[in-house]
Amino acid sequence: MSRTPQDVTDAELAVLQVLWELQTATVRELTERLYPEGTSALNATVQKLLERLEAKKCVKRNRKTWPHQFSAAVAREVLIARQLQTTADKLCQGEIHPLLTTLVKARGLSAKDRQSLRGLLDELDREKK
Amino acid sequence: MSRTPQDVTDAELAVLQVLWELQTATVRELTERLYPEGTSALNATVQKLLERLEAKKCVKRNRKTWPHQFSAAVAREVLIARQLQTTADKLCQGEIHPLLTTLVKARGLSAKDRQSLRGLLDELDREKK
DNA sequence: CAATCTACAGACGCCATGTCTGAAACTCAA
DNA sequence: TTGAGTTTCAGACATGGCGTCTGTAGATTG
Repeated sequence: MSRTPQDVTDAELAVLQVLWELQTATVRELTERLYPEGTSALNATVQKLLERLEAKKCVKRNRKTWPHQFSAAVAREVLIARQLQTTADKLCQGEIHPLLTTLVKARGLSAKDRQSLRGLLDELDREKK
Repeated sequence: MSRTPQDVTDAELAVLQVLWELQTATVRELTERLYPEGTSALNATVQKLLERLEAKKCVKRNRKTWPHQFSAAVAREVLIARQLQTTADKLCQGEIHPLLTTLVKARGLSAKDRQSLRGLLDELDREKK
């Protein structure tokens, strides 16, 4: 039973969060944002995280500019979907229906939430007939 | 940015899956199920996993019997809910609505699924008025 | 008691992941 | 053009999570 590496790790996710917010940024900007009190060695840390994110196709790098400009290559929604699928695979043999049931039953779903959900369902009904 | 330990690890989850199926089992039974070709050293492995699961309150142990009988102390649904919350915390600041939206939009939701979801929503409406 | 099984404490080793070092490459002002 | 100050990049290092294993004490049965 070997360990399965994570899709996007915590530190990597932190980088992505900033990129989602700023659209585009340099290593320096990211470092200052992520480690306000940090030493300059952390620049290399962020660089490494970006390098790994790029390899995972989660970040785009513009090498034409100096310094390089980085931006997210995956939307938050994509990561959410991926994460949900992972959960479904581990706990429900890939079925997503149990996840839905669990979420709907959980507290914290307002009347408005329920209404908007119904709207989504209606839309699907129309699409797929 | 230190790594965050997992709630239930892969190997631990494998043990739980068997317990959910068998209701109750001994270390030996679990080992034979999980590692059909394994050496006897794996008994200790499973024992250790059970020990950790017990510490996490995910498994109950009956020490009155010999050998001890183990059973799951958390339902699959609880782990699902916990996992979903973790995802929400990491990617949506704790909001679960975005998860729902993502799931509903994902493919693989049959007409029957949509119907049963509506049923759940209706039920909630009635409860909370 | 002998033989066999189980329980349990502790340790080991791999590797994911966050961090750091050092050197090469680039930019720009003087 | 040269030198100071960046940035880039390859690689190494360190910590710790996690799966596995060893060795010993305790229980059970015949």
